[in-house]
Amino acid sequence: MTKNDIANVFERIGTLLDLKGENPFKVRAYQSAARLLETMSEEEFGAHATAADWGAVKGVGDALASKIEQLLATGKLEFFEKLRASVPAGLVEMLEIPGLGPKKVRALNERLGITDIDGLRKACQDGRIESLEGFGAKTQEKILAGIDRREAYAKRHLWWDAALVAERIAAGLRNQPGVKRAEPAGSLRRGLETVGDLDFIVAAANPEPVMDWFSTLPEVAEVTGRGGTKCSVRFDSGLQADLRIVPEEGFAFALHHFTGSKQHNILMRQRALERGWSLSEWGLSPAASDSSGAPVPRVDSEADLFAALGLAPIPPELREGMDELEAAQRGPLPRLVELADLRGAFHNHTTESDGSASLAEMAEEAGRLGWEYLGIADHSKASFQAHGLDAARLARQVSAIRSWNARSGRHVHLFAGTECDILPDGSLDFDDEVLATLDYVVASVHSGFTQDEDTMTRRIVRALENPWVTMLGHATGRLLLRREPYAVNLVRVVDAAIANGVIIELNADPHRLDLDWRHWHRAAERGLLCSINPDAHSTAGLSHVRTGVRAARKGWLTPAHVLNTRPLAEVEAHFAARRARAGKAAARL
DNA sequence: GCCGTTTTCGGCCCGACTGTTTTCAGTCG
Repeated sequence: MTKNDIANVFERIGTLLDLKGENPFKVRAYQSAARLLETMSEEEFGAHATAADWGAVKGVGDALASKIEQLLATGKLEFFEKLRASVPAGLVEMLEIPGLGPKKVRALNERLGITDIDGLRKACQDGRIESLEGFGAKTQEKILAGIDRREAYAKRHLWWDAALVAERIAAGLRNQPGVKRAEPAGSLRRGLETVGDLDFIVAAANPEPVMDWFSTLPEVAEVTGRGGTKCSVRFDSGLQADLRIVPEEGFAFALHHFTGSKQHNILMRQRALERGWSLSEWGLSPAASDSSGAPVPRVDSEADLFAALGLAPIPPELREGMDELEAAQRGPLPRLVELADLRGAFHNHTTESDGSASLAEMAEEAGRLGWEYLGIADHSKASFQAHGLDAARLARQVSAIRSWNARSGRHVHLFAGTECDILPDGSLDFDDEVLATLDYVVASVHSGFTQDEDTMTRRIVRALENPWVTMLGHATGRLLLRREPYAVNLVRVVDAAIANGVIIELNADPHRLDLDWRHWHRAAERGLLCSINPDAHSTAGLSHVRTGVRAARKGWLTPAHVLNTRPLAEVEAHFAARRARAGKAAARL
């Protein structure tokens, strides 16, 4: 049972309790605990082996602590097993249909005996839903449509894909007459790796024309809701988008509220209540229960709102409802890394392996991005599917890179590297003598994904112990929305990386974002150095660092934590020091 | 189920919109 397995059990318990009509606050306790575990690093989690260790953790009380202990010890939880057996499995799936929540699903089950989606579809077709009290013809119609488009509706979208759509629409909104401000909010603004739907907050005095423009965008397949201040649509892609229009003076509140996360908002509101104010998306007002008459402060920006609650400004990426409020109460938060801090990137491919741009094209694109340097790390020979280089081809590429750097008038310095396969036994695809001819080495797993956790962990740790290895590529091999990570003990991997002075990359391919942001805060505090690597296979791919920076910010990383924020001379010194150490280690053998 | 510079019991964040209802429950974020 891993941390995430336990989070998953709690999440499912919450859903099942909800379906049974349990106390909603109990439901929330399970769901918040699931969020808490998901965001907790493996190291922190590991420090809470027994129920007693959870005493100081807010959100996990005695009952949940003993359930965690039981799950860790036995891999099972009797409470969960019994609960699961008491609710038909198909009911959980029915919750995915828009407009169906726990109460309605329960009513369908109790009054019509429906236990799954197939039964629900038949009941709709027979007209049995519309005659049910509390339901009607429209609900029946919506359910049927929801079943048919369930997959598209339930799908999440990569941050990168969603951002491209959102930026285009936000720009369009800003061009509408009467619009003072327009910003995307939601999980997109928080920089989450995948996005369920888009939220747009607009400041305008007259909502109607803005909603008219929004609801008639060419990609809108369906307008799913429209009121006085809010309009919801679904695009052809299945992506849903909400537009909310507020008066200009309330913009900061609405932007903050709809940026979330839900848990962050709950904590902010509790904090407001402690000061005698009620906080909503519309503003601050005296709380009903407050008799102190504390004046409500003026708020024009999110920074003002945080200040009113005694907090330093919290960047959107950190608003996950974890410990950001405590940190912002203690003082200013660290200055997180920004796109403009990057001076180059490592782990990039060319046409020599599976990239689509030549060495020169990649270098020129790096120059256009304003970078000082670019690292080339094409695949090694074991990745034959990617046309990996053997030692001879690599040697030719190295000499091409050296002569590029020797020519005058070049603004971008190229580093010669490789993305060297970590073979199934943990050895590397190139001999040390070959690796010694390079500036740096990215070591990555590209095969044998099905190894068990211990084998995979020992394999990667062995690679990290090779002194020629500069950094570890995509630490878990996950492909968001496509492939689960391979089984690996990240605590041991991070420990080994720190112990051996190896960097772990934050692979900025929008499908990867690996190592996950949830691990970085703790790992960086313990001394792990990061490199934000685009893993570019084209000139356009270099710009993926943008999503990598988002993820790095979610992991509380500052420029000091990221190698490729350093000037060329410092990067050269870092690589040279690594090589010198490796050379000495080789001489001792 | 969690939590406590008012509380170990009694609270627990807040509002828009929809569809079904004649005043509101459920869903959603």
